[in-house]
Amino acid sequence: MPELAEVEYYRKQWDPGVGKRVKRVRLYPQARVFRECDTAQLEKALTGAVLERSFAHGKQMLFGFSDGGWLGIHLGMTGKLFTQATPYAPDRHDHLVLEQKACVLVFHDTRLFGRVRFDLGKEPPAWWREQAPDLLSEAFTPEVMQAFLKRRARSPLKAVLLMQERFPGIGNWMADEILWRAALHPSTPAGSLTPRQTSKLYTTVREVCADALDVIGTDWGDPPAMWLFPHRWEDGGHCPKTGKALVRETIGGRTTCYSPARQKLSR
DNA sequence: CCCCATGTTCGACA
DNA sequence: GTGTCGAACATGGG
Repeated sequence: MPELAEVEYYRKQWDPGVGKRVKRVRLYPQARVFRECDTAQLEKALTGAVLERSFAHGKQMLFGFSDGGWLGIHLGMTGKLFTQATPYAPDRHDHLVLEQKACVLVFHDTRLFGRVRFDLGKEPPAWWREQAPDLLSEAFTPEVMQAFLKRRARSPLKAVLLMQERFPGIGNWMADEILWRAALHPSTPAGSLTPRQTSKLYTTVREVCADALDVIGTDWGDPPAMWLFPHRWEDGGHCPKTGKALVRETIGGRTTCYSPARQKLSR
């Protein structure tokens, strides 16, 4: 599930543990989610450490601990974070459990496409600092977006919006929502937009990020019926703007839902 | 049994 | 370097 707003939602699920000490770390080193992680180092460093703060950036999360421990988590396709009261009996898909006095902080992932990293240092690790600017930040400018579209001129917009190196946090549903709101066909070559379309795309990217954070990032509310989101997987779904049928096809390697009546391929 | 899945990465190839 | 495609990862739901 997790895209930008879902990641922010999950980040907050560990808030009850902020300011509290980790008494014991439980993990299963053979789990695929630890493929880039020194689990022995993680276990040693986090046992007795205090969770001080957390950050979300695109689809990545970073948890900062006392004594310079940095726990990075990517949720993959099915990952989630939650908090439970102690005592807690781990489920087979719980891969990392940080036990505190009052509660446990759990990373759970059935499909194991998620990823855990661990670094030590005064500053957040390089992989975190080197991420592309947040889409709602000052640094994500129309010029930055335009330059990227130009470099990917022949790729379909759908594929380009999914590139985390420029659009951190955008996933399949957000990309479809953006293109639908901006009335752009998902197959449109990224380099073929008019200045007006480019400008519309830019404002829509930011609008969808902000809306998603408001509705989902806060308390996982239901997306309004006027969005594409609630209609995209319905069989025989209809476009909330035109009332016409939605279609699904594979574009940029992913199932894409759009409204042909609204999103036309100009040539 | 079949197909599909809100993600990422890698290799082959044009 | 760009772009496309398919496979792989692993599990569960319909």
